Amino acid sequence: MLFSIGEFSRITGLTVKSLRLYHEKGILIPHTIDAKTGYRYYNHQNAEKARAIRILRSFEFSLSDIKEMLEAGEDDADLISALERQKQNLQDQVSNYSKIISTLNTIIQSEKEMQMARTQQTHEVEEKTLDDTLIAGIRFKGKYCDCGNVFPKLCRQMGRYIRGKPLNLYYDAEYKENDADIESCVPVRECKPVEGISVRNLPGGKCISLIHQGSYERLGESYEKIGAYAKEKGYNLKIPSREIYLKGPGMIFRGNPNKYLTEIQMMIEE
Amino acid sequence: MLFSIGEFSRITGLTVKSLRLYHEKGILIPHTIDAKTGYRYYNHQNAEKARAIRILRSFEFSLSDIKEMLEAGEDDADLISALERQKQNLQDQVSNYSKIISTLNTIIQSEKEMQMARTQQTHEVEEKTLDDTLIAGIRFKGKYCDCGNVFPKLCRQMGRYIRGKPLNLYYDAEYKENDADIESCVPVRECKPVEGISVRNLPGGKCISLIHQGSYERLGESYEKIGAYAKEKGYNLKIPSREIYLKGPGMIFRGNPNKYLTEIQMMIEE
DNA sequence: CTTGACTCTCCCCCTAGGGCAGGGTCTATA
DNA sequence: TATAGACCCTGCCCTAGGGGGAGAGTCAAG
Repeated sequence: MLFSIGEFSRITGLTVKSLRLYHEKGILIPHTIDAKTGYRYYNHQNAEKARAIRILRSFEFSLSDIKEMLEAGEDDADLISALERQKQNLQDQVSNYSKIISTLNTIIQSEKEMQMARTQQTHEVEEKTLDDTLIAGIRFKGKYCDCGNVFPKLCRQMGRYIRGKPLNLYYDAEYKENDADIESCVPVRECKPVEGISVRNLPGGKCISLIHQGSYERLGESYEKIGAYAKEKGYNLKIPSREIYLKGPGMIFRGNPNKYLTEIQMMIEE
Repeated sequence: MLFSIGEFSRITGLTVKSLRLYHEKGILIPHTIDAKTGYRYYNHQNAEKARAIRILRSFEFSLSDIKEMLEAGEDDADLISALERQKQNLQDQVSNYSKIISTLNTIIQSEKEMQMARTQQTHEVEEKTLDDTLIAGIRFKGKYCDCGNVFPKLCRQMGRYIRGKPLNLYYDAEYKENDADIESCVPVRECKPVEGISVRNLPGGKCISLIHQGSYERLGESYEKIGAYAKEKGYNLKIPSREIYLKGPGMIFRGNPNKYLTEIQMMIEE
């Protein structure tokens, strides 16, 4: 009882293309090959083997693995160890993908928050009452752009404890270009002390807040607005001032600086 | 500030080969290309893009996806939806692999049991006391080999409730070729009734047991041994007799019939 | 004898690069 | 200025598991 490749394909559920490939690779050799026409003819024994191949393929074994397994003579111990190796491979894949998925979740979350922030923007000076917040911070002296090195460090160290947008505290009364006294912080959920990072409460209270849209180079304009507002109201402002980076250069794309959103908060002396 | 491809490769962590590929695909085009020598020179802007590409690749985005994303102009909504799509893809992969892993576990388990059975073989007629067992069975009249159609059906229906090796019950007092009265069964954990399948208790008791090694065609020889033993001891044997398929044609490989193991159990009338 | 369904081999395509060959280029040192 | 060693170019072949198609030959029924 012999079947042409098309019939055999329908019987086994393997495509004609695959059957030819398996023949070429020596994995499944047709019972008879017409020497004149080259037609392949398969028998029941071939069907048995084809079934095994189909099952092994469904386990994502590679063709070379399958070839080895078929040639190894179906020894039980070999079969079991091959299955266990494959299981391990798949588990590695799964754990790899799971890691990516959880990273993706974090990023999606933060991108969504950024987008949200942009739709709820006010751009007007307003007065707010802030709650106390637990933060993890690294204080240093240097240039503003140095905090680009500090934030990644904070993120690595605090990892999944992070609970909000990064912020900077500026301890200088006036603007300093090169030797500014800056503390880069992230809000955290728990107190997990790490060498070089200070985890503490950032006290709340009444403040003046302004959401600045655009490049960081023009933050000065927004500070002027806050200063003018405070003067008008007769408020005294305390240091450190706070800058909360609602939307900055994205994790993946740098984004358009004109869309960056930064909330400036200056506490009012009461 | 321009970098040759080798320097840029060290900076970005992308291989030279990859950089050339990305150039060819139009994903990352060097800032300057020396018209005379064809040398590629990259700048900081390229580095920015390279970083994005590296991150996206680490999320297993395809190059064509990455190209699209880069060309789409970094719109937030698009980015988020792309990330979510990719997350979905990865989750699908994970669930696919997880299914395979659980199937592999089942098979590994059963192959191990088979192997175990073979190492503990006795091949001597012995007397045993069996416990009651919950079984799911399908009774039919036909040839012995018809049970090859029945077992897959049982396995599909009972799925993960299966708790041991398949067995057949033979209700005929003598051997019948064509019109045998057979019940194909599997032990199950729970009583999950299904149309056409009888789930019930198979009563235990004292029996004569013999493990038959070899092809099913020579089972008769083992039945004769049991018959001789029973006659010697003066036992009356009850129907149905039981055949437990400890090791038969494997799930994947057909195996060597000379290694098949079948336990024959015949209950003793007390 | 014809016709339609099948089959053959050969070739190119896909991913994301790896590896190598043969030849040209850059830069520092003698 | 010559040259050595490092660097870079293009082009070709390879991976796994096929998909798609071209052009030619074959089978079976009417």
